[in-house]
Amino acid sequence: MNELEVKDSILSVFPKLSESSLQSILQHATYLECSKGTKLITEGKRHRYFYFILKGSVKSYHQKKSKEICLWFGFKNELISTINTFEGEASTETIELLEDSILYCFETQAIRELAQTDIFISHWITELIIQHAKFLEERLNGLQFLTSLERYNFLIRNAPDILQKVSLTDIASFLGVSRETISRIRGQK
Amino acid sequence: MNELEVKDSILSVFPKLSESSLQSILQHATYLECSKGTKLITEGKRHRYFYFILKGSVKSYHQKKSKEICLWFGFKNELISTINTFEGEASTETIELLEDSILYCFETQAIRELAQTDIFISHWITELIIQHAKFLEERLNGLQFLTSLERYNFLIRNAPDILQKVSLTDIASFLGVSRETISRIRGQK
DNA sequence: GTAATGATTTGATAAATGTCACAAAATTTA
DNA sequence: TAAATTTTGTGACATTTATCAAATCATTAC
Repeated sequence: MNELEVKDSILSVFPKLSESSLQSILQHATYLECSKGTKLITEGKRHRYFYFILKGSVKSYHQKKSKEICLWFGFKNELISTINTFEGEASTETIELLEDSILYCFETQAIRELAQTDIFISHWITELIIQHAKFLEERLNGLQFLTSLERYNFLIRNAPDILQKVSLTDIASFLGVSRETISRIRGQK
Repeated sequence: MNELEVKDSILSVFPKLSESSLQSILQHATYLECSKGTKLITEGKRHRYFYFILKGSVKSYHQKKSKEICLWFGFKNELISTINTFEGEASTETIELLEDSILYCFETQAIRELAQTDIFISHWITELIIQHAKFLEERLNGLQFLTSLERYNFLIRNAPDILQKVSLTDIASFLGVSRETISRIRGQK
């Protein structure tokens, strides 16, 4: 993957970023290839980096007793972090690669320092967090208002790729129901 | 309520705001007294303002068939808006006063323009949205992992005031269970 | 290819919760 | 204060979903 393709990918996330701001961001980024199962962020720990997925996918989950409960999934051309990590605190979630992936790795502190003086980067960050908040609101909506069936349908309509990459067990915990229930929902179609 | 008290309240939300940034924000704000039932923001409409509660409380909800489903509650010393409203889009929720309240009313567009050039205000906004996102994550956590009983206990432990100001019906829809279930949970203590 | 492992499906049962109907209590209005 | 209205509580029953156990299917390792 060459530098131009990388830039294109990143600009797809926030097209308003100026060339010079993009340059200063990219100066703090590293190209990275990691294999399936790698944990980019581990629950309970602080981490210095956030990531951009050039190719591949991740799941975010947290441990509840002996079960993993999935919070979200991330795919190509998405920025990956947790709010806690971004704020320099210990993460409440673990982020793990679902397949061998190509990443861009950013040093959080360096980017935050850029945002102290570069107002465009500050706006970029605001925008990213707004996107994240909208995602959370939509998800909350689903959990609060929709039945299991409706949530499942919503998911496969809006993100059909998920079925290819994510196990049923993970999808079930993501939707907040048991594996068996999802299996039955699926069987009735 | 005098100007000094107002400033104190607002600074309690983001103490890092400089005196001059605070001044420029306050220049776009209006003191406002509204009575119970007033809708600050209405589902499906665009709105020019966001609010700060100097005294009083609000609920945010959205209509599902003929039912109101509560999304959150707001109290003294909290900033009140919806992400959509803040972004200039039509709101997906309605915000209504639970009691006669005293508000500060800010013109969203003016504040956003300040944020274009005043990096401290830009950071202030980022911080506010991060707080909102953390709230959403915590709530999502509750809906996805906790039983009704655990959610109810969590709520009254973390926000006991809610019981005084909010009806059981609203609390039930907020927790994602029926009125009757909440009533029974409460009865068993 | 076969065994071993892991993932998904299916069945039976129990627990939790929703729904409907109505009673009791609290609050508001006249 | 009394009546009307709204809010909350309770019982009976239906529905949904979780849980546990076992069977099937798929994948990996040898």
